[in-house]
Amino acid sequence: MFPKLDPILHSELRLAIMSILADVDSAEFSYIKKQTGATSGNLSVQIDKLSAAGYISVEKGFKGKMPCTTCKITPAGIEAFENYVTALKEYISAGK
Amino acid sequence: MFPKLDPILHSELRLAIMSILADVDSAEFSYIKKQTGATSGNLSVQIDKLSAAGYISVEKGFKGKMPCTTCKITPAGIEAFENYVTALKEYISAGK
DNA sequence: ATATTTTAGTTTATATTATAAACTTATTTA
DNA sequence: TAAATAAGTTTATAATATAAACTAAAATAT
Repeated sequence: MFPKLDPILHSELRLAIMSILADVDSAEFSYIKKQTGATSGNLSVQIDKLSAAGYISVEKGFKGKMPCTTCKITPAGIEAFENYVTALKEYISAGK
Repeated sequence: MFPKLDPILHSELRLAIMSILADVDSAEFSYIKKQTGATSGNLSVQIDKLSAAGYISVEKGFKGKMPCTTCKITPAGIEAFENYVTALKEYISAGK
């Protein structure tokens, strides 16, 4: 039987965000925006969802005088990401 | 940059259907239903979408006297599935 | 000095999607 | 022959993703 895929992670943009955050200590909103090519609005919404799920922590501060939002993956986020990858492999390991 | 994920395949149930069909010559509606645990309605809709995309072919016949729908992955479906898996790996290879 | 553009986002509206519930039609079985 | 099961389809609803519109402040140009 196919395992359930975490709906928070089974989303193109949220998965991209998590993928970025899994590789760095932390990343700024504008960096993630550039890397993913997402619009600000979409990114803002999806960051909120990941944050609400406890998968990332979000800190709103300033960089000089400009506002600057910094995101960081949490231990729960790392675990969820790993579980998602494991589950997904059940689906995509077919055909070979 | 993250590659675009084929929206037809980036769906839990449709991906499960494709995963099953990638491994067998063909499969009946009821077999897919049992393997995926999906409801008939949902399965019917998603099979239609995969069929409309040209990723599977659907044959409606009879098994004895009962109607029997048989699904088969197409070459285009195999290719799309492979491309999806390749694209997805860009996302999930992070964190290690 | 003030008008314009850019940065850094948030909120809201829309369009799409997934999903299940309700329905159809025929077939076994009691 | 009445009830239950099989094999789906259609339709309605709820959730989702996405972009458009908006806010507010800072940097830059006039």
